[in-house]
Amino acid sequence: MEHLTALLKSKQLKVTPQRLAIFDILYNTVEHPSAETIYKALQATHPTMSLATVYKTLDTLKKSDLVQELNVGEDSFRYDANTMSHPHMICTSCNQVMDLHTDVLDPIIDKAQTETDFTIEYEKIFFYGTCSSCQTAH
Amino acid sequence: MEHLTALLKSKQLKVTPQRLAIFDILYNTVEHPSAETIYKALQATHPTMSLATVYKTLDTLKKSDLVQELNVGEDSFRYDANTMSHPHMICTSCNQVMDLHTDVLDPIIDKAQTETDFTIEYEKIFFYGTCSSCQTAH
DNA sequence: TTTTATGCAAATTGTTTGCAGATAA
DNA sequence: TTATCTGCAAACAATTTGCATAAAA
Repeated sequence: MEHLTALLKSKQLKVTPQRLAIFDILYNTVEHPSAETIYKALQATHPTMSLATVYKTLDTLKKSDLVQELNVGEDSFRYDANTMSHPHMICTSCNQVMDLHTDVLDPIIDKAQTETDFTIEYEKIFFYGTCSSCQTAH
Repeated sequence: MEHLTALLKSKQLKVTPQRLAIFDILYNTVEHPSAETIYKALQATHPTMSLATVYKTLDTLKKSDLVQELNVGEDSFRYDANTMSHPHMICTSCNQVMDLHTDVLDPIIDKAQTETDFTIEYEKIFFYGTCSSCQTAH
């Protein structure tokens, strides 16, 4: 938690219990939760926190590049405390979203730049399919 | 237009002037327009068409796999009559969305499947950056 | 004729905003 | 202090829906 406090301060953000709680959830999960999910998860420990605060906090963290927003095709956004551009895999059966750690992107980025004369700044890559446990569950 | 009529019929869809007009726009553009853009473009020739009809038609075309819906991160969807899964490049300066025709995706899809034990069905790939004309305009 | 589509207006829903009171620095 | 944040309620905007009429097959 010290670490998160330092991160917030390094961005000149006031350290409030709400911000810490939200940032902490995102920092310690692989679930890529939505605003609603975060809100519900905090009901137990922060019963007075409003959904608007969750949204405002996520927006603040996003603008300070402490969090990235994912649009995986659902009707709400998901959030990821890993702000490095990286591909995500979405299971269309159980809806889990997982990170993909890989380094094979470079050739396609190079090719995309060359073919189109774009200067690529970042990318959003989503693979949709069935995860291993959903496959096993026939 | 004969071609589009045949395509609609092949999906057991009634061929209405509205459907033809919307499908025709998508079939003959590289712009990836939104529902609103399509609606406005058709005001001249189809002044009585409602925005709801545009949405319903796009939904119908989408369900029949005649059109794909793109979420490039704007607050509305864009549509593409090319239903093959292919990467898109988005210029963050002029907001144009262009297709990328490439075949270098296979290795990364393979790697993603192997590393995560997913069975990948399709992917959504967006590259964000500056297009050549926006770069030239310094 | 029968089924499906259109167009209007109202409803929906995730997200944003305004503002007064509260809190961090 | 004083600048910023929180929480409530109201506002927003893209999209969806219900339903009566109209048009396709």
